[in-house]
Amino acid sequence: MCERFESGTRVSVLVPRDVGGCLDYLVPEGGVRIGQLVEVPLGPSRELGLVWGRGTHEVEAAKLRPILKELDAAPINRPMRDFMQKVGDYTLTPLNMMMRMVTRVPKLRESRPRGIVLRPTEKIPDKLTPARQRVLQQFKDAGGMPMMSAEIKELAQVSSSVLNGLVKSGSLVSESILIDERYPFLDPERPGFQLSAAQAHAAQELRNRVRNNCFSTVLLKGVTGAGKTEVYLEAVSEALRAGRQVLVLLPEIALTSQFMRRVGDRFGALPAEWHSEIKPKERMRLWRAAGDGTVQLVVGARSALFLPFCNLGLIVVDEEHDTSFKQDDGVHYHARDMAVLRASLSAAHIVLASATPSLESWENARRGKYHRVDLPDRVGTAELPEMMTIDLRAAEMGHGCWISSALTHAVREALAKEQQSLLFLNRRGYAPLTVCRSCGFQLGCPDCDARLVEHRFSQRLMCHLCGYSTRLPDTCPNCGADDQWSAVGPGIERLAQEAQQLFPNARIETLSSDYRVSMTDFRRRLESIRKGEIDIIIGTQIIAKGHNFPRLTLVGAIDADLGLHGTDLRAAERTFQMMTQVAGRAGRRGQGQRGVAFLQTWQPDHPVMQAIVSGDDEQFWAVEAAERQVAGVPPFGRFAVIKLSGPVLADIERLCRMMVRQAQPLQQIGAQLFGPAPAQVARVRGRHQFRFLIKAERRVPLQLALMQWRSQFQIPTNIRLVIDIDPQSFM
DNA sequence: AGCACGCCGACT
DNA sequence: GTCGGCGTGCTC
Repeated sequence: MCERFESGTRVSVLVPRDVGGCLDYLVPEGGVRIGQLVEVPLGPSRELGLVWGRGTHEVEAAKLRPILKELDAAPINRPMRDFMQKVGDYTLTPLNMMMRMVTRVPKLRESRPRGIVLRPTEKIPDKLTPARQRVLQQFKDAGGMPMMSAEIKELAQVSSSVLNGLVKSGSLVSESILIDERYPFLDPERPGFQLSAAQAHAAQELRNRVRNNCFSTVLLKGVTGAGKTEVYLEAVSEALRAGRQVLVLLPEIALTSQFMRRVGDRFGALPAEWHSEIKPKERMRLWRAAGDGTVQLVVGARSALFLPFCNLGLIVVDEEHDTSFKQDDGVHYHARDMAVLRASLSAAHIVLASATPSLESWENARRGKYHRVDLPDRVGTAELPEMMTIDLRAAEMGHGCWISSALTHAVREALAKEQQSLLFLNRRGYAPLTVCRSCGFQLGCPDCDARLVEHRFSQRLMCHLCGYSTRLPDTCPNCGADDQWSAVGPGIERLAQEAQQLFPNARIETLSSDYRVSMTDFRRRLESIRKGEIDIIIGTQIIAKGHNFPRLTLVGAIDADLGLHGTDLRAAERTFQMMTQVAGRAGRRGQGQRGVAFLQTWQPDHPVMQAIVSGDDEQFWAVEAAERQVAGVPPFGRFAVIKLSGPVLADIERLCRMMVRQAQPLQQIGAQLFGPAPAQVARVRGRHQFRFLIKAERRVPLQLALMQWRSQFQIPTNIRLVIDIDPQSFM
C-alpha cells in the first residue's frame, strides 16, 4: 500500500523550485518510500525534495546524483499528493510551485526537537546501593514509564553519575524521543450545547453523513443568528469520535478567537490555529502534527487547506460565500472549491455554511450535487431584523451629510434604550475623492491610475491599490491655489465625524482595516463593543462578517447601492450578501428586542433592494440563476482572465496582438476571447495592466486549451502573465 | 526559484 | 585595465 523504492534504483523527486517538473535521483542505502520528504543535491546547493514516484529515465544515468537523506517528517500521503497535482492542474500552477506553497514552513529540513529519556529494564544492578534503589523505586512508582534524566535526578535526589552507572550496568536504557508538546485532547464525548429542535435535527443529519465515512457535501444554510456553528460542531464531534482530523476554514482571522472559545466550551480544550499571524515555531509544530496525526482540529484561514493532514475526515468552510476565500496571492485558487476537492480525495465529509450562500453552492444544492440542510429561524426568541429602505431621493439631507433624518431618529431611539447601533459604509478613509475648488484638479497616485484617498485619522493621502501615501499638499500642484481642497463623497472617517456631531454624547468606535494596527488591539475593540462599552459602531465590511454583538439592535447601511454601481458579474449577488450579512448583526440576542436594519438607497425599487427587504432569498437566487443561465456565465459557464502587466506599454501591446492572432487553441474548444483591454485601473505600481477575458462552456477542457495557447509565446522577462481560472471579478 | 556564466559601461 | 550590471541557461 505504501510504495517503496529499493536502493540503487532511480526515483522521481519533486523540488520546490521552478525547474519544470520532477528530477530523477538515485535511491540511497536502505531505500526510500513514496511521499517521503528528503534532501537532495541540486546544482551547487541542497534542496528539499518530495519522492514523487518511479524514475522517468529521461536523463542519462551518469547525471544522476543520490538522495542525501530522509527528513524527519511524516511522508506526504497519497490524497495530499493527488490534491497538490489536481490543484496545480486546475489553477495552471506548476507542481513545483504547489510544493513550494505546501512546504513553506520554517525549519522543515531540521529534525524535530528531541530529548533523551531513561527507561528501566528488567535487569537488577549487581550493586544495589541506596541511591540506585531510590532511582529504581521512582521508576516503579511511575509504572515503568520513561523519564527525562533531569526529572529522575530531582525525584530520586541523585546525581547524574548514579544514572550513568545504571545505564552502564544495563538497568536503564537511554533513548531519544520526540519532545513535541502534544496538542490538548479535544473530547468528543463531552455533552454538546443545548440545541433547538431545528438545530438538533440538522446536527443529526450532519452526524449521520460524517458516520458514513465517505465524501459528501452539505450546504448548511441558516439565517443570520440561526446557530450554524453549534450545529456543525456536532459534525466535528462525530469526526473526532471516529479518530479523524477536522479542518475549519474561516474567511477572516478576526473571527478565529471567538470561534476558538466556542470550540473550547464544546470540547474542553482549544484547537490549533493556522493563519498569517501564527509564529514560526507554532507553524512548524502544527505542520508536523497535521502530518503525523497528532492534531485533531485546525481552525484556519484559506492556507490551512494546504497543511499535509494525514487523516482528514471533515472540512467545514464557514461563511462559504465570502470573497476572501479567493485572493490573488501567488496561486489563484478558491479555498471553498479546493476544499471540496480535498474532501473528495480524502473520502472526507464537507460542510459549507452560510446565511447567504454563493450562487455556485446554491445551484449545486439545487441540482442535488450538494445535500442541503436549512436552519430557517434564529435560535431562542430572536427574530430576524425588520428590513426597511430609506429612499435617498426623498430624504432631506444637508450638504456633506450622509445620515438621513429617519436614520438619525432611529439611532437616537436606540441610544435612549441603551442599545447599540451600527452604521455601515464600505469605504475606507475620509473621502474617496479630493478636488481643488479653484481648478478642479484631482489628487491621483503617481504610480497608479487611481485617485488618492484622504485619511484624516492618519493625516495622509493614500492609494488603496499600491499603498502609496503622502501628506496633503498645502497648495494645488496644478493651479497653485492655497488650501482649496474639497472632500467629495463619504468615507467612514467622515461618517464618524458626522455621527459625532449628531450624537455628541454617544461613545463611537470606528473600525476598518486601517484601524487594525495589531490583531490584539483589534480584538480588544471587538471585546469592548461586545461588552457594551460602545454606543455607535462605524465600520466597513470588516465588521459585517460573523460577529456577535448582543446589544446591537440597529443597523444602518449608509450607501446600500455602493456595490451595484460596477459592471461586475456578481454585483447583485455581492450586494445582497453584504446587506443581508450586515443587517444580520442586529437583534441576535432576542429578549423581545427585534433588530431593525435601514438601507439608505437611491434605487429602492431595484430588484436587489426588493429582495433584501422582502427576505425572499430563494426567489432572488432563482431569478439570478435564471439570468446567468441565459447569459451562459458562472456557474453555468466558465470564465478565465489573463492578466498581463509590465513597465513598457508597447511590449505588452505587441504580445497581446500576437496572442489574439494565435488563438486557435481557444477556438477549438469553442471559447470566446474578449480583449485585450486595459484593466479598469490601467496602471498599478508603475506597471501597465492588460486583460483578456475567456468565456467557455462548462464541460470543455479549458485549462488544456489555455496551456496550449500560452505555450506558443515566448513571454518577455519584463512582462508578467497570470492566468486566473474562475475569477471573482474582471477588474 | 537560485545560481553561475557571460558580455558590455563607469571607476581605482 | 578591472568591478559589476542583469540577460540567459541549467539544475536529475
